[in-house]
Amino acid sequence: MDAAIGTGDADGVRRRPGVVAVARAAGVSPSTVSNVYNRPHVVTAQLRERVLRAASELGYAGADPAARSLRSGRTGALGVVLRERLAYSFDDPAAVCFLQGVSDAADPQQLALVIVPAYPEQAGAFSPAIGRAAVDGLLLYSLVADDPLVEASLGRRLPTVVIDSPAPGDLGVTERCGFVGIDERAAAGAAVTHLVELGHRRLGVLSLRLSADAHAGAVDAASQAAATASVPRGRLEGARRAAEAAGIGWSSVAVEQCQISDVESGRAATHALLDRAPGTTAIFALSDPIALGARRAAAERGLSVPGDLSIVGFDDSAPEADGLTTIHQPLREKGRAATEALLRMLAGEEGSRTVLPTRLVVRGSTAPLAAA
Amino acid sequence: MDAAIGTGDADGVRRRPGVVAVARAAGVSPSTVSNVYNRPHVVTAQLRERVLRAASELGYAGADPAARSLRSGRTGALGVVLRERLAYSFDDPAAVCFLQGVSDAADPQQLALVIVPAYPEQAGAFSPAIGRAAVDGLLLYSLVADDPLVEASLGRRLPTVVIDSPAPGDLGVTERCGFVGIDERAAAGAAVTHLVELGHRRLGVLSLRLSADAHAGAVDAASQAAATASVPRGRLEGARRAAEAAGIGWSSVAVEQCQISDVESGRAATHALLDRAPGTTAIFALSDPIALGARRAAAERGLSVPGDLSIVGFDDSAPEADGLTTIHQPLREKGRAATEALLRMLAGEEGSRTVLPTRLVVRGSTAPLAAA
DNA sequence: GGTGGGGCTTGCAACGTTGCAAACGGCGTG
DNA sequence: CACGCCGTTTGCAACGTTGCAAGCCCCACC
Repeated sequence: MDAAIGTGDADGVRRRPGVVAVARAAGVSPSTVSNVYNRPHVVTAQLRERVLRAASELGYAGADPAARSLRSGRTGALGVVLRERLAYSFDDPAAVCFLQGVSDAADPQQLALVIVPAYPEQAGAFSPAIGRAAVDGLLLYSLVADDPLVEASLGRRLPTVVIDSPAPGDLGVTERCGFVGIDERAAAGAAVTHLVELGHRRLGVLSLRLSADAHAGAVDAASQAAATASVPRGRLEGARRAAEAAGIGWSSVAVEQCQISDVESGRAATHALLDRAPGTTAIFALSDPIALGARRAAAERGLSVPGDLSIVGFDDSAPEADGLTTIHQPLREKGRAATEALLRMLAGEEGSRTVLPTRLVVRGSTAPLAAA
Repeated sequence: MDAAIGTGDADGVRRRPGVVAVARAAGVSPSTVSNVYNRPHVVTAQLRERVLRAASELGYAGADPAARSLRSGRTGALGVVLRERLAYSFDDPAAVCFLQGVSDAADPQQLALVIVPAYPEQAGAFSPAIGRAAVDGLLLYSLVADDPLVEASLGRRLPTVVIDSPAPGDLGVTERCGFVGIDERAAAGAAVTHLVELGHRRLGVLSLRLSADAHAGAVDAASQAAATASVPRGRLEGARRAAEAAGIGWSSVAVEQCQISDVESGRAATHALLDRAPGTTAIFALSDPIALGARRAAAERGLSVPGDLSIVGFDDSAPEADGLTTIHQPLREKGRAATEALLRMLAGEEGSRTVLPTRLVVRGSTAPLAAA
């Protein structure tokens, strides 16, 4: 009697068959089995069929992915690192849009997408999942420069493309990373200039988190200067320049920070901001969900939008029907561009830097300052 | 002089360091390095620190995922197989909702999610990506029973949970798969009964694809009987029973098939259906996007909804503001339940079967039949 | 002082695959 | 008839890690 079929165990435990078992069953060498799957043309049709028959009899469905990538050094997957919980990320329309763009570029290559979990609750703690993900390259989406995830990701020494943040030059981000983003300063400047041109002088800004450990509340000059999140930092700087160019002192502008980018967070921050600076007539929110929260808060206070309060959002991620004046940025294109840059790096090219265009989209949430 | 640091090559090519290189640098054995990372408590604090220092000097950031999973048999990732292009999947609110539920359950375990690409254009062709994905288990989302993807997925012999379709009992789906779904017949029955109770007698149905190779157009009894997609098959059957229970012959009900579940597809199908059966006063759409397309088509024909035409959707996936009467199903919960079932299978339990509840949600798109 | 035990560390082997170069055999040509 | 070439097949080794059992050393106890 022959040895047990399948890579038998001393215990007689039957494991899943491998190339060796198939080879034995087909009466060929393991190399030939490998060839049948990986270079079909180099094998005789007859032999190929014999091997495939043996494989299907044994229930062998192709090489084990782990063994294959150990040996070949390729996994056929791209990793996407999103700062928030996966569940939250799928809630964020901007993130979903970005992922669509990633898919646009990854699908044709038959590359899988690995969404790597990274709790915010675990900021500070070592994130093991990121080191365990079997991927050929990494897409880092809007991380904060001092986030330990950045170090953990970069430590993998994989081809990496950073989206939006940390900006090139931020600590830890090597020259070798690719980068895709927008001109945050210019975009924010356009938003504020729009408000100023409508006659507004008493501005408020609803910011995103300025650092990994930041919490909601008023933002002073010191914490603005210390911001490690390059996206809000750049936008605040652009807003400041535009305000000052219009003769509005930045110290007169109330800046409030939101913990995360969602409607509720924006609503709470708006109440805080308007309590603190009651005369505010225009608000620049650094994301659309936050802007929608601002609109809701305004309604709760009996303020009409845009009659009493003008609001500008950012991203243009909300469905158009929401009538929000906002800064449009090509989110899907961003995902596509980032993925294409990563694919080029996988092919051996250098990491590239891409800055995508933005534009102000005027809808119904802003209006000229009403004569007081 | 010592041998090259790092797993040197004869060519002097410096590769990424592995446990062996770190062990050599720290003057310990590879096993100890492995222990430092995998069982820190079993190693002396002093030795641990020495090893970690050597590791960081060499730029070693932990075990290679491929080698680790080859050796350990675990990948730390769950695969999600969606039939459509990734980009399209992220467009589908129901799919995104489902993925959120998956994340809810996968996040706490620090499991990554691998979204496996599977073009519809490649239906029929062997999908290599599915065999290459390094995952511990598979979630099959709404596949059609005769889809080659089902065979490719099941061939992996991994713990698998099927969502919605193929239903248990469909060809190829083994007893060992877990299953999570709803009672399609009852749900569809509730929708049709609602319309009938409003007095409607001339019904139309906008169906989803009945098989992998189906194309848009009128559906006759034969193709209904031959449907390999268990979701629309079950719903059509439920609709038929409810109609017949109300004394409406199923042959009088126009059934139109949509290629995919989106607004445009629903719009086109509605025009076709109303051209064919002009007297129709109520439409049951098997998904919300299709229902929204029906509403748009109605508007284009000058029909008021619900005045001239009542519409019921399915899923309750559209934002509530859309005012659609629909069948609610707990999509997010579905993702969560499926993932939890998969986790239990990974822990050695049997595959389970879960049927989640649905309910009719009456909003503004249905109304009593207007007196003619 | 000898022996037993416990806590650390290590050697070995195997996880399943594939690239490479060598071996093989058949056929056409000189 | 011999040689050489080409198309196929094969043997070998290594990819990097980790579980296991054995070995080591030191301390405590008798």
